[in-house]
Amino acid sequence: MSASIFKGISFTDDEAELVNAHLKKLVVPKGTILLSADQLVACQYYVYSGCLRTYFLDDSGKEHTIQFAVNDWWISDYTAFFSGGQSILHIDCIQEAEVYQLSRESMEQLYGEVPSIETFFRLKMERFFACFQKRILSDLALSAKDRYNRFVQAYPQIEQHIKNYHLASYLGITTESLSRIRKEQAYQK
Amino acid sequence: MSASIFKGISFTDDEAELVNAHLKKLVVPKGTILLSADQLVACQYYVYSGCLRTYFLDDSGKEHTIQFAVNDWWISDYTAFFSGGQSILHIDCIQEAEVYQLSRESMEQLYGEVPSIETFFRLKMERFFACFQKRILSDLALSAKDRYNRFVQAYPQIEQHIKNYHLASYLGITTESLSRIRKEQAYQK
DNA sequence: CGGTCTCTTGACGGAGTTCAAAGCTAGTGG
DNA sequence: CCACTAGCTTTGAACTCCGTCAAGAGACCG
Repeated sequence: MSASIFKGISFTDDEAELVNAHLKKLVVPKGTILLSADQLVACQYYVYSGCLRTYFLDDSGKEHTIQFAVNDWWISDYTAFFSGGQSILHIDCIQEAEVYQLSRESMEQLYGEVPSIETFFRLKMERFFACFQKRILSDLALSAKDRYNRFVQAYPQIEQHIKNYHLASYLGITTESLSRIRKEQAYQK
Repeated sequence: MSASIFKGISFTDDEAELVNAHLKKLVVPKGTILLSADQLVACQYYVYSGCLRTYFLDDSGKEHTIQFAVNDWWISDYTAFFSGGQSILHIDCIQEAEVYQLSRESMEQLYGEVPSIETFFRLKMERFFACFQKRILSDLALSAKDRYNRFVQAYPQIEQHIKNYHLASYLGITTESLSRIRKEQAYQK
């Protein structure tokens, strides 16, 4: 498994075995909550199939989606995962998923045993960082309609997996507004 | 200098010297553009005094501020800095500043020579990442008024340095709206 | 002083929200 | 295989927050 998860790294046989020993495969049914707020975050997850998401639940009970993860993405409440503090995000399963779990502890250990793993995750985080920045810019600079169009263009494979209200909570609008945007876009084709 | 920039790391004398050799001190006058869009990003900057910011210039000519940096912050167009691609952000100087420049090249070299530096930057980036996430949540979950209040509470030392129109472009509102929010807040005290 | 940059104020308009109701769709059990 | 229900999406009408445009008032600097 390690070979396909850590694409781009070439392991020796020994290294591959070390890595595999730390990965735990989970089959996650739709609707499962993998993490709730106010917990310690021990793991991150590699998504092989299906779809997970992280969201924030605000004081008024509204959900705000931070990230979707489909095939070949990693997901966790990274802010808490890194700091060792309590989670503020929830992780739930939107579509039955096959994931591989990797604990913080295992990571630290692997950093020592297989140095290329540390580089792999540094690069992952750098790309993740870029995604976040792009999103902040979208939120600041674009209208709801433009944010929607950009999303479906950038992530068609995610749109297939999710409900409209999930997408609305990601775009920062109501389901009603999203519905109207979609209607309008349909006419323009 | 390296001792105060890399607080928390204890260097040997040799290491400190290696690090200092890579840092270049700059005194930056107010109004200077340290980086424009569509360039290669060779450096990041440690701010010792004064104030810099990064912003995005959208198609309609509007500025969207991504980050302010005052004493003890680092700043760059990190998305481009990491990927090696072209910058999309501008960096300008809001208040005459004393900064220390560190090039990508120097960093790579230091990673080899002084291993604790790599850990230092990994932690820096993890904290940076958390800031970005907090901001996405603010934008999604809070009204303009609440975002303003949260900002002045979280970063009073930044508010001192910047104009209202800088803050407005960070909060994602117009200067007029910010003016009205401030007026309203004044009554409530 | 005079000019430019910055902030404030007012009137109006528009994008998106809220609330309520109706129309779909998909999954479940008889 | 159909019927029912619960979950999801659409639609409409009223409302709200914030943006736009325009004008005026301060503040700062040569």
